[in-house]
Amino acid sequence: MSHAVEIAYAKVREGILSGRFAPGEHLKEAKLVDFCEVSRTPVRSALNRLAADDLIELHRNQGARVKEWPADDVDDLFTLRALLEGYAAARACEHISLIQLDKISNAIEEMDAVLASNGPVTKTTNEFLRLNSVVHGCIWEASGSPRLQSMLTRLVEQALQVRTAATFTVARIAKSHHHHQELLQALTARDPLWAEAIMRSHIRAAQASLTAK
Amino acid sequence: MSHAVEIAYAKVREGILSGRFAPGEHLKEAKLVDFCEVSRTPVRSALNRLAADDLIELHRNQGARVKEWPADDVDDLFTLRALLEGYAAARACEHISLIQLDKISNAIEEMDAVLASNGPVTKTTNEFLRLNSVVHGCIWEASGSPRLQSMLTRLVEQALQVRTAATFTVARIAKSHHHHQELLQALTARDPLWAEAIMRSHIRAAQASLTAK
DNA sequence: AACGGAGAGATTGTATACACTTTTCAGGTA
DNA sequence: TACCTGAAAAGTGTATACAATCTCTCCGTT
Repeated sequence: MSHAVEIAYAKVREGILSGRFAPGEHLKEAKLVDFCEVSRTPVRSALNRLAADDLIELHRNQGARVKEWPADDVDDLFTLRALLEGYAAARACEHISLIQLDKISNAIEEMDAVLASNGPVTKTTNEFLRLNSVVHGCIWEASGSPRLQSMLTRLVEQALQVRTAATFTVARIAKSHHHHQELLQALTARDPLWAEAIMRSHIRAAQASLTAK
Repeated sequence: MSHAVEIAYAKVREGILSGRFAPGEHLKEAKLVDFCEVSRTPVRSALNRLAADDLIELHRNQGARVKEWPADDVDDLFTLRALLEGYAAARACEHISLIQLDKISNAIEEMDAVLASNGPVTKTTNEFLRLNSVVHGCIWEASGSPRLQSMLTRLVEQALQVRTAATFTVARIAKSHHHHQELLQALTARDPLWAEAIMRSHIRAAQASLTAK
């Protein structure tokens, strides 16, 4: 992706994921040109990409709208994610290297530290999320399927958009942390059934914390 | 997608799937402008879409290349397809309507007719492929997950690119036909395990016919 | 007052000119 | 000959002008 397109893509994407652009909002090209400080050509190119990512909807001659996810669609999203992440975890058991296991182990230790530090909630949350995506990214990579990896990237990105405050209670994060630890055990034991099962639980629990509450 | 973009997308896509543009070939924009008879703007837009479909690769300042699929990547493709199509078939058991069952049933009857007619091989093959995608499309739709549907559309499109002559022997088509009939039985019985199993077999058999021989 | 159509303004779609980057190839040097 | 070097050509990236389309408002008709 070329330079100006990359700027436009990153800025608009960030705007959507952060909620600055609300679901359903009409993204007018002129407005985005001001916002991104590049011309319409790269803006339009970025919009095409965002549409491929399912973050916006394009309608002929009517421009772009930030995609809205009805509740049952979010369920669908997490169901597919559980299927595919579970599968990725199972496959990772076959292929994962010691280096990758170590990377996951380190990330989990860092999580320990972050959770123990008792810092401000937002900072803890952000750090945890960063480490969380390190762990998941490692597993996707270890699955040995670039295609699966790109599908999951896309799915998770959509999930980011529907995060709510309920997602990040302390109890919720602690539970997620325990899942990670068990995941590492399963991977180290190279037990695909175990890894798949715990990963599915991990995703379903995340889903529950969105819809319930 | 707007008019000129749609023309460019359709023409280039057709060119890739038909083999007119060989894997690895450099698709120069100027050439595509002549080929599609629209200006560079919609051509570039179409290329972005094709990249999202994984039919081409874009590299900054180096344009587009038709994607090449190494053999192990094709394996990966079919493995994921088996997983997802199997899952779609299982879910379809819950949701499929009598109308959709009828549509599948009719398609299968038409296949019967086509196979019995003993016409020219290419015509038989093409008709069979059309009906085949009717059957699969029906099941995807009945899965009740638009996201699953779009993932499968993308995967199958990639598979189209790597078809070989070996795929279309008479014996191969007959076997595939039997799978469809059994699939209809499983769906009618609303037996998700059965539907998933036969669908996975169906996909793996297709994979085998590509790699073996 | 309700409806419908004309037209101005706003917005998106397409073509093209220009800027920037990569590739190619001729000519010089060791 | 093999290997630089750099300028020309080829190709891609971006900005912008213009065309097509949609939207909204105003005004006339019923």
